[in-house]
Amino acid sequence: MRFRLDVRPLDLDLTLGCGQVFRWRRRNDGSWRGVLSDQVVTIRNDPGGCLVEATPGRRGAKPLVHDFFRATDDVRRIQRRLGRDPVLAGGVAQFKGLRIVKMDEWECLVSYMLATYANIPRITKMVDALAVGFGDRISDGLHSFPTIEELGRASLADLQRCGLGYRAKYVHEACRAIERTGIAELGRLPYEELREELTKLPGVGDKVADCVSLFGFGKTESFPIDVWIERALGRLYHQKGSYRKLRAFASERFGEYAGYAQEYLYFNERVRAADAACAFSRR
DNA sequence: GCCCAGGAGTGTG
DNA sequence: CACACTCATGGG
Repeated sequence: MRFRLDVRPLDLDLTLGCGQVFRWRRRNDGSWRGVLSDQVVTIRNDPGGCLVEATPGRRGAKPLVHDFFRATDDVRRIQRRLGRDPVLAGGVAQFKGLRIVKMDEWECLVSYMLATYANIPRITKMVDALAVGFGDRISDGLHSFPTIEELGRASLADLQRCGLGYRAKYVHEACRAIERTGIAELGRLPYEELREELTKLPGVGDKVADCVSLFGFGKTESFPIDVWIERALGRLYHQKGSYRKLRAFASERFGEYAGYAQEYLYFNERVRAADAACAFSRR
């Protein structure tokens, strides 16, 4: 199936390329390929909006891709509002096509549990290993992300063989916990209650709970604070202190779309660091 | 070889 | 509440 994706603005490299999702690959021709549910989806930039190709699946590819890119977000309006903050204005202008994505809740939960104390290439590798090991094969080397039941069948040793290290037991226990409560039930909770429930899971602290709330459950008011954001808040807003304190500041300052503000700050900080490293090695 | 990673859990002051 | 230490590994 092929169709044109009318979601704008959308910059694939920004949105899929750095740290939000871990299972999308940029191909040599600049297109991106990933798996949504049970479908392999390929997206390429095109003057009239992105072109999408998808393998057949249970659900139509169109609503799948639409939901994934949060097509109903009025990103321009969000950017106008956040851009009134002079500190944020630069990032908003620089990252116009950056969108928050809506991942599958379960895949998001597991992915960010794996993200603790690991860098992005490694997170990618771990998530891929789980898909290959326990997901369903779709086509040439591409697998769906394992369901709760599929991953639940993996033993602790199985998970450790995927290179999860100490995270294996967290994932293993999370399967049991979510099999009990159900992921859909969590989705009905408002943000504050959701993050509280998520934090009860082993291996899920404040930061992971906020990432999962934002990228998995679509709570745009969530503001995950990692080392990069902590740095940015200190440098740009002179805010320091506990997670609770920084979170309160972000909520007050950025409101219901704090998640978008977080992405602009995150990317800005990473680009900055890359530039600094670059300038240093060029010397 | 060395350093550190989109942190979390646990224990201590 | 603030800090320290550990956790298991691999990518740069």
